[in-house]
Amino acid sequence: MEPVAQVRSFNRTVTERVGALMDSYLDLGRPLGANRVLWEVGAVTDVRELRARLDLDSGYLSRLLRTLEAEGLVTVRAGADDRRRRTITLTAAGRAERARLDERSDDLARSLLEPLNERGRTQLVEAMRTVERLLTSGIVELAAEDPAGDGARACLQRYFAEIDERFEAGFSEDVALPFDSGVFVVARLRGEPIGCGALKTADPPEIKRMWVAPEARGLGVGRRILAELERHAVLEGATAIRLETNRALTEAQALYRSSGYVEVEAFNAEPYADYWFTKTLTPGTATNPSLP
Amino acid sequence: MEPVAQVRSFNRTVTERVGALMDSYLDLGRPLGANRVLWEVGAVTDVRELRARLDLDSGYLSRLLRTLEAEGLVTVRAGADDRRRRTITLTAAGRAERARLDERSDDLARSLLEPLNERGRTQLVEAMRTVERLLTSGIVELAAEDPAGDGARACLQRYFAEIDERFEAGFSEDVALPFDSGVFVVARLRGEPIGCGALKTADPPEIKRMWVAPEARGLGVGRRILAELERHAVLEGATAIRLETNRALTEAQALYRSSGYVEVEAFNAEPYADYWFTKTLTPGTATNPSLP
DNA sequence: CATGGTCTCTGACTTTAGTCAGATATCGGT
DNA sequence: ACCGATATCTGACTAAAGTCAGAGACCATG
Repeated sequence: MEPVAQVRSFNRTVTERVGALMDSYLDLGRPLGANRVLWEVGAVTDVRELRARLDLDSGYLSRLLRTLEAEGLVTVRAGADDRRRRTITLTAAGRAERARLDERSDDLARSLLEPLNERGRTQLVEAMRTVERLLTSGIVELAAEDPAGDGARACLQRYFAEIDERFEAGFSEDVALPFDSGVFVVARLRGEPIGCGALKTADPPEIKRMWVAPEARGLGVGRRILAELERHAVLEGATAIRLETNRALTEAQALYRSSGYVEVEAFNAEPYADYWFTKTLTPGTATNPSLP
Repeated sequence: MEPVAQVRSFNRTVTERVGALMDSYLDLGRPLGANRVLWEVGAVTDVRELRARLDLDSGYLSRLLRTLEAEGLVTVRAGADDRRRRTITLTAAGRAERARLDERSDDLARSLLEPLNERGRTQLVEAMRTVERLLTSGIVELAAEDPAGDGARACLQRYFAEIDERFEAGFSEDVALPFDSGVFVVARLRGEPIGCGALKTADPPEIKRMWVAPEARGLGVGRRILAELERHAVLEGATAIRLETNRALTEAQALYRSSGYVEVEAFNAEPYADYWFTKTLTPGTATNPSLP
């Protein structure tokens, strides 16, 4: 079957099959909107955040909360520090209801696996993983952002925390060579920053601060960030690009090697570096940084 | 990730991602119900059938049709032979609107493929095919039915037509050895018969009339029918099972060989047979006939 | 040609989902 | 204490989706 036709057929089959089951399993005599709210409460406790997450009208959400409150599933109180913001908590009954929802969701999943034999199940789960990964990676957006902005700061904080954990000797920003000026790229998934990378202005320019959030690994985000930074380097007229990395970051090394980087002698005194890489850039190759 | 959790995650991601896109792409200022009807009209022209297919209340569907009629997209007339049943036909404007819907559906599919590179696209389409196949095969239902019933007759008619086409010498039911008594299994997908197989009472019992509709091939239906017939044979106390097949049916031969059948000398005078197979049944192996 | 059953339609209704315009309470800063 | 901004709520509204009970036309059959 031709690709577009296959995708259409998939959309149709899956939304019908899964959609119909969702309706039957997740119907607990409550409107769907209320279920969605019940679902998110617990992870989110703030009305404002909930509204943003579910993209609901404030009046509508307010009414849904009133319904849940009337059923004794949640309590809504004014927030501790800002009394305009309201905090939602699940009551015991609410937690029980959420557990029921959870159970039904598991039942739904099992009902899809149940008619298959072992081999079919493995195949299905594997294929679902692939579809999910590729559909998700399709909505990751890269953009050059202010290195001091919210997105960049959020990424760097998590990045430094992670390498402090993973490097044998820990990590301190004060000791490392800085990223002072250049391009800072942030990858976002549904608005949330989930990865970053920097191109430090130098001759040749250097890749720095490459990081992808653990929950977003395997989506090809790292490769896209790298390609995007290389694209910037080419646009700036660079003919080569360099980077250094720590021995603990094996997955990063694999990425660099498979992206055409070759190991060279140390070209700087970065105390946290164990390996140094370089890659020759060909001016024509400022390609569209799309994924696998 | 654990299988059930992976399936849940898939359900969530896909219904959100595809569902949201469907809403935005397929919104042509018409309620969704009307779109669904517009979509099916063409394939189905009968109000009654449409109602069954979309599972709608007759009053509700009637009103939807009135809306589409008012927009000049369809005309509803009394049926030719039974004037209670009404026939729907698309007007020129209706066909144009359907084409637009079709175009949007293609756009949606393309928007999923577009952010990916060649390798990602191939992977996604392949994984979608697998998911679709396995989800669909999960709802194929096998049941022993009356060999003279609707389902059996529908299958046999298509089966005989197909082999008449494929056999070098054509096929005539009068010439072939009959299936006179035994078990007749029909496979159905959403109620539609899509395959069959028979276990002819004999010593040892014989497999006959194995067929899967072209549109349902690749779902493992043939293998399930075969397993189901073997299960019946074992239940009846048989220790072996036999079958014959024509040289034109290469996919059937592959199925039999991979299911443990071995070729033997001709054991009957079936004029359409080129190969004869047998399989030894072990009494304990009346297994659950689940898939890949 | 009467009769029971089938098919579609209409009218009256409900629930769900959502929008929009204020009203009200609270915050941070001056 | 006052001002503008922010967060939530209430009331009034609309559209979509769906349900249910007949009404009316039509069919097959005795």
